[in-house]
Amino acid sequence: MSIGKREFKPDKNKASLSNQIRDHMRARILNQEWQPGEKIPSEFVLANDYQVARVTIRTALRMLESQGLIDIRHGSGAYTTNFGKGIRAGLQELRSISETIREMGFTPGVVIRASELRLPNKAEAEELRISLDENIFYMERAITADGKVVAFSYDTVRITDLSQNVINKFSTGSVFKALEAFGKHPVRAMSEIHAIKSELIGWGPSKPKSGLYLQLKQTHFLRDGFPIMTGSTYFVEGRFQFIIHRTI
Amino acid sequence: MSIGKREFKPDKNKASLSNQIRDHMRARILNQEWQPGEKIPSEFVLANDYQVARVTIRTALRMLESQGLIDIRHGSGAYTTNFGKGIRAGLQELRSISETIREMGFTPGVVIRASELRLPNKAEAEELRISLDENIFYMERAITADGKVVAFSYDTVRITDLSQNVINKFSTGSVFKALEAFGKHPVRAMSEIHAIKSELIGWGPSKPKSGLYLQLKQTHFLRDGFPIMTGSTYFVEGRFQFIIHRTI
DNA sequence: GAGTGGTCTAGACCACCCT
DNA sequence: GGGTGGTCTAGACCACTCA
Repeated sequence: MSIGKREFKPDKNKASLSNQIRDHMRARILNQEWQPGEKIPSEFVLANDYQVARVTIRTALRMLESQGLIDIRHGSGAYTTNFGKGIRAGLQELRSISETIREMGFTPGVVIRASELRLPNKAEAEELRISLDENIFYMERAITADGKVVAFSYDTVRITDLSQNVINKFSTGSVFKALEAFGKHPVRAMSEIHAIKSELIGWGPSKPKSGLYLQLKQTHFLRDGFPIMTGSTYFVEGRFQFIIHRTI
Repeated sequence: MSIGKREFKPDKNKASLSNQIRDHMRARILNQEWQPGEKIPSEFVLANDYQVARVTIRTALRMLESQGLIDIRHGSGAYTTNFGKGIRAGLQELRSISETIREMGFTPGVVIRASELRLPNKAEAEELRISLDENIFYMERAITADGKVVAFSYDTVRITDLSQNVINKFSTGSVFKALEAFGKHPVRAMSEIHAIKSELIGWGPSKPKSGLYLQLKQTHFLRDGFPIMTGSTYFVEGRFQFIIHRTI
């Protein structure tokens, strides 16, 4: 089978098949195996190429559509979309911000302003479903793309059964990577979205003058349903293109 | 079969089965047929009650989960969520704002500030895929809940093959209703989401002092893939609770 | 271990597009 | 009319929860 120039080996014990196919096809799109606006193969062909049922291909395609990477037209086919040179992200998909930045061709970075063990406040304890005397790990970070700040994050992590040396990992980069490193990969999040203007959020040399942010107030959950992290990410208005595909 | 106290008659020629079931179950939840936090019947039971395949029930349940109305727990069941008295809306689902407001127990209203036929600007013509000398219908509206403004809308509608008397309908209320009245129901929209602070957006007696809005810049499409409406809705920060359920 | 959700399959039928 | 996407079905197997 010919699946572009890329290998595709489904990996049991990992993500679902449809998610693996989605990721594989996303890479094909972002690497311009298909030119912007070009028609991609039909669902039947893809199902045969990837050796899965058509429904599985459809699931993957609909996720790519949600992210605004393809445009599916009934009776005609699916076409890759044109999007500028900005960072385009779908909100439905829970992904590492760093990963998204990298895929869009920028170099992600993280600057840690603060990180500490402390007791949770009432709201944090409630979100994380822990008692008020249990320590949590608190972080203040800035996420950058090509050195330019795109977001500020304020997060608390539930550290029940986390050792100190594992906590040190958080100082090095992507939170998702750090969590993954000890088998605590969040699989879903509930987010509330808000517009915020405040001078108190940004910091550092490239603190945005506007003080205008898109706030994602969210709690992340593990596969077993327990919350692992809660907090807010403030995206600097204009530096990230958030797409939502809405359907009836 | 007993499906709560409500009838359920699938209607061919209308929405998909899973969407009809979603709407039916949403009504059951919002009317508190199940108390907040209560477990709802299993997928197997629901599939039997509604006389559909389990996959169809699942599709409906996942949409309700996206809207934050239920919480699905693997191996355990689906539970209705607790949410305050605010207006909770999922962003993935394309729905009439008025409809959402009504369902949450408030009385929706619309105030029209301006409506006119005019030529499109370049951006509008491009979004609607029409030429620059084709008239469009432009509207400025405020959407209210219990008399309080929750959003300001600036929209242009493609009026190719729309008669004048049909255009008059727009002055009366929900745009979705007006479009539907002559068989032009949008089935999907691509939205970009932004945080905006501006004194130029709000108007009228209850113009918000903060000037802070969550902007949904969107283009609506018909089933045949053609754009029918484009514009921006500015939600007054804090009056609408936008929920996004994010998954890997 | 019984019950429940998570995923995938193979096949079917329909609606729509295009030539 | 042939190709393509949109939806639904019936059944299967697995992973997880809870008593």
